[in-house]
Amino acid sequence: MITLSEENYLKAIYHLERQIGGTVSTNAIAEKMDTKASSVTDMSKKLADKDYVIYKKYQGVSLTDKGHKIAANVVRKHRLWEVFLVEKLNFSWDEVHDVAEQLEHIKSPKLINEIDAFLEFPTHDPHGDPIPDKDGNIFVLDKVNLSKVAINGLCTCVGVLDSSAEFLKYLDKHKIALGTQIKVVEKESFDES
Amino acid sequence: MITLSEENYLKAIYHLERQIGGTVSTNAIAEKMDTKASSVTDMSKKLADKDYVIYKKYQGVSLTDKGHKIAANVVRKHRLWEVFLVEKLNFSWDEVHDVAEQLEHIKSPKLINEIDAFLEFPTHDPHGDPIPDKDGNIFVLDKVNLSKVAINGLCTCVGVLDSSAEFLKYLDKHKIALGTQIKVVEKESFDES
DNA sequence: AATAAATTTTAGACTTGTCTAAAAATATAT
DNA sequence: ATATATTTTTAGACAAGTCTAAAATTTATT
Repeated sequence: MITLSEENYLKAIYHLERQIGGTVSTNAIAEKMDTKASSVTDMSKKLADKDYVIYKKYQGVSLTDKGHKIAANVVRKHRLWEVFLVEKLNFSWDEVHDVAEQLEHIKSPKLINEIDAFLEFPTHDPHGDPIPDKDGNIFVLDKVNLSKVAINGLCTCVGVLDSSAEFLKYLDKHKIALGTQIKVVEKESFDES
Repeated sequence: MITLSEENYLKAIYHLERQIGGTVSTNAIAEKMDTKASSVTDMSKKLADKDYVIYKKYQGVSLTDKGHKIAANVVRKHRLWEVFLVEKLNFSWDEVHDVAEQLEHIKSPKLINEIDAFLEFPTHDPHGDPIPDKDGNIFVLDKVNLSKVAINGLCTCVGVLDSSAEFLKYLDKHKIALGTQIKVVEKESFDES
């Protein structure tokens, strides 16, 4: 049986692997999880013992198929719960994260399958992130960062890179939601915003 | 912040207090929680330190107002989730317990309030047990054990004393659900069943 | 290529929650 | 009322997960 802590490490490694695109360093995990490198080393050994990751001393970790599947399933649950909270329970997109962090660890295949059906099999969460299917596969949309869109360019918001409550509230204030049409009229040259 | 384990102890003490109607012994808790008496003693001290129970050496524990409120809130969440699973997600009444055991520990006042509203403020769970309100108060129905009903007596099933999956499936097999009209035609003299 | 800087691991300690075995207190029975 | 049985507590140990501080390894710099 997998522990809560193990699931959280696998999830962090999963996200870092997609972000970095290779093996993940001890420090990167420590920073993401707000913990110490020594704790990460201990856990890396444990995850390797259970065959969830490949761990080479001083070289970091990468997920095995087994570990990838578990991590993707946690992410799947997280994102399905987020949809549920927004669609059915009047949560706003900046309120869902902390609760979904808890709900993603509930163990019940029937529960998450029923939630999936209840929501009519959504493909993306309220921040535009894709929901992995039961096998852990995700269908990725072609997306372009807003700062790469030309002046006077038209586009549609399909997701956010930063889903912190602060940034999401900022978007709300400027009436930007998923599906909103955006025209780039000006760019700040110092940071391309 | 309260731990998962502390919540489970408070819940067990809560149930035992209503069942026994007084202070609860160390052994009673140990048996209910399937643990050892020594573990219960350790936890009793911890709960007393946090002012959730009154603990007197060799005399058992009883909930303080603070502890009662927390326990009742866990029970409230458990029962609301059970209603949700049965009403909205096609769970049967013998499938809900293990999942609700997990969901009852999710910490989010908004979540449980929204679930309550989504379900239109139910007063009883799928086994007929009353759902405590936000202050931990419950409205108890007058109920009579079926074995106390006279031969040829008519009654309506409003709850079950045993909510194990085995017993609930047995009731299903005999087409007994909440609201079912029952007429007592015969009693087994050896156990009044 | 040697040294400095950064990263990673090890060693030992601490907390939470559990256990076993033995001691202490309470309850029961003769 | 004293001996016996039961319950409860204490003492010491263990596993999981974390931490600090020091040692080992890798990476970067000159």
